[in-house]
Parts: sequence; structure tokens; C-alpha cells
Amino acid sequence: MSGFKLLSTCGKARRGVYKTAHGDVQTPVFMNVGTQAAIKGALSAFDLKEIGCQVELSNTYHLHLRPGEETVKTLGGLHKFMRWDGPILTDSGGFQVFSLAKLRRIREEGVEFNAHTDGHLVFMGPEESMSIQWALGSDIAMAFDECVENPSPEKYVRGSADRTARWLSRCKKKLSELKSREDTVNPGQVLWGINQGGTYKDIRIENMKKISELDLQGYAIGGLAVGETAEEMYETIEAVEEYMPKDKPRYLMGVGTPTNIIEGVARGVDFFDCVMPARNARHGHLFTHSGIININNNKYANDPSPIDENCACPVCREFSRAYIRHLLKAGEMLGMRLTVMHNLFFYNSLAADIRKALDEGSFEEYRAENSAKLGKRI
RNA sequence: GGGAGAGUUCCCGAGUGGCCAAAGGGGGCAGACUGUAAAUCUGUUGUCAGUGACUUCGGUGGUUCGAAUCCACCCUCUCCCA
Repeated sequence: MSGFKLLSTCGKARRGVYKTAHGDVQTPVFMNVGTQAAIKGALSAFDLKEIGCQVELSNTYHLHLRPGEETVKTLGGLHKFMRWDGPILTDSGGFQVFSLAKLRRIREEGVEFNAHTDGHLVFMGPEESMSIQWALGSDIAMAFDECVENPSPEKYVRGSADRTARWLSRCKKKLSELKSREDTVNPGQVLWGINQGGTYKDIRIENMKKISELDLQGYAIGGLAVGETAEEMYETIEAVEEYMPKDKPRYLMGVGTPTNIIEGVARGVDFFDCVMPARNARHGHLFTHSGIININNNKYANDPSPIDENCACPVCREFSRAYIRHLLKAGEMLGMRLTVMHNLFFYNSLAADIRKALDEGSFEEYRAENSAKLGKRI
């Protein structure tokens, strides 16, 4: 039902296709983050098609709290619930262990949180996370992990990475139990493992060797872009990439800037996701083919041109910078909707451009021309 | 006509003799944002020169070592009584 096919390579960069229970994913790919089964900025499943989305990403922890996985399951699973029939990846809630750090207690069994919604005590371990993701019916379930901030003490990172690896075995066991025993809305769900180890290459490599033995459907690099420099991030990817299975998709979690994505692809990564295009869009920070602009800046007040002259998105086809700036300044929801649509379209077409360059054998030229340029403020 | 009150920096609004270039909010200007507790957060917002100087609190004059703050008159506005 699922599986990765490598179509071509260019150095470390890979062009592939990944089969899921809800269709094929052309890689490299950027996945669009809709934490609570919605992309912030008022985008729906209708819009996902418009912006060129291949994979939607939702969050186990958030959907567990609200509305609860049983509700979603009763309504036919996440796909039917949000009316998106393409591939869905659910993040395990592991990142919330990190981002809600003040409210947590980590033990071998799992993590106790005080829910950010109302403070009630929530326990989530690998089994709980897998059960929730199974009920949600996503196509790709992520392993429950701990994401440690960088830099962290080596001893802590090692202990955490080892525990995350133990949790991964439990995730795998739990999913196969669920598959054999319990009904679901998506029997084709698969589990991807997550590599951890901070910026310590030996820990990363040791951890990767260990988890690759579990023969999962995909492998992610987690715990990056959480405090370290871009250079450290790239070096970490390079170190661990050698030990990642060649015939499985690689996912660099939570990354990143357009530059990070091009550089990630150049280092053998296939899947990316990031809140940046959506969040920054809401704040007026927009990506263009010539670099980054802040649409709130006074200099755009009377600018009749589109956000990006070279963008084919529905927003750039119709609306001026001046109008979009006005909407954002005036606090109109439409301003956020339009900017988010543009930025996500930009990210999805960035991935499409990368694939095209790989298909045409011109990835290195593409990288040389765009990697630095797309991250520059103009 | 009589009585009461108010006029503060872009706006609203604190401040009733020195610690006031003047709280706070809004607005403006700029910055941050990387598996989303984020329609959030931060800085800045009299002028000029990089620790300082200068011009501001309706106007004019005065009291005082010192005034946005006290006094006099004037201007404008609000409310109440005729």
C-alpha cells in the first residue's frame, strides 16, 4: 500500500515518489501544517488544492485535547472530518513535550502534561500517541519522541535519544497490535521513526543505526532548527544521512526557511514541514522569488504590484501589495488569508521547482542561483 | 445673563511646584518568528548633536531658585440654571 520509490539523484539530492493510502507524494515535498486540522489564516481543504498542497500535517496532541480523537473517528477520520482526501501526516505530540516544557514531567512510560487548554493532567506515551493517531486515521503516523533544544548537555541528549529509541520500539509494537485488533478509518496507516541526538554526531549516528533496524516506512530527523546554527544543522544532517536507509523517505522535521529546504534537499532530505510560511505570512513577512519582503513596511502603501511578480498564485493574480498591506494593517482576516495562501503556494512551488530541477538534472544550478537569494531581505 | 468644569506630546488619557520630554493605551515606524498555547512578541515614537543641549503641556503676562502643575487676564469647548 505504501512505499518509496527513488526516481533519480543528483549528488545527495533525491527525486522520488512516496505512495500513501491517500495517493502518491512527489518528493522532495513541503508539507502544509494544519495543527488543529486547519491551516491558520482560515484556509480549508478547498484552498489546499489551490496552493498546491500534497500533504497536510496535523497534530496528535492538539486534536486529542480538542475535539478528541473519538469525535474525529466517529465522523469518519481526519480526512472526512476536514474534507481533505490527500495524504495526511500526524505529528505525534512529541514536539509538544518540548514546546510545553514548563508543564511537563517526563518518565520512561511517557510524559505528563498539564493541558494548555484548561490545565488538566494529560498523560501521553508512545502507546497513547499511536492509539490517538490510529483513531485519527492519518496516512503517516510519527513516532512519539522528545525534541531536545540545542544546545543541551551531552549526557541529557544521550539519555533522551535512547529513551526516544525505546519509545519507538513501543510505537511499532503498538501499531501492529492496533492493526491486528482494532478497527480504524485508515488501515493503510504507517509509522515513521524519528532520529534524535541534538548536534552530537556520534549520538545521532548511533541512534540512527539503532532505529533503522526497526525497518519502518520512513525516517525523520527531529530536534533540529531548535537553537543551533544553520551550519550546525547542515553538518548534523550530513553526518546522519549516511546511515539513513536509501530506500526510505527522509523527513527533516520542522524545517525551515527556503534556503534550509534547498540545502536540506542537497543533503538527501525528501520531506519538509514548517510553520514559518504560515506564521510569518500572518505577520506580513512574505516570500518572493527575489527574496523576502515585509508587506507592513510603509514603502508598500501605494504599491500596485503583486506580492511577487513571478508568482502564479491566486493572490498574486488579483491583489496589490497596497491592498494586502491595508488589510493586514486594518486587522482584516482576509489579509492573513491572502498572505498565508501566497506563502504556502510559494513553499509548495519551491518544492515543485526543486523537483523540476532534479528531473532536468539542473539541481545544482538551481541551488546556486536560489539558495542564498530566497533567504535575503529585500 | 448666572453657575460649574475642561483645554497635555499624532490620538485618547495620567500627571496638581523639582525625581517630567512628561505614566498607560491607541496609532505610526521597524524588527523577530523553523515538527504552531503565536491574528503573537520585541524595540522605537519632540528636535538636534552619540553621556548633553534645546523647544513643548490653549494664549499672554506674573509668582518662584525652579511651573504642565500656583496667580491674573484672554481664547475655545462642555454641562447646569435662566
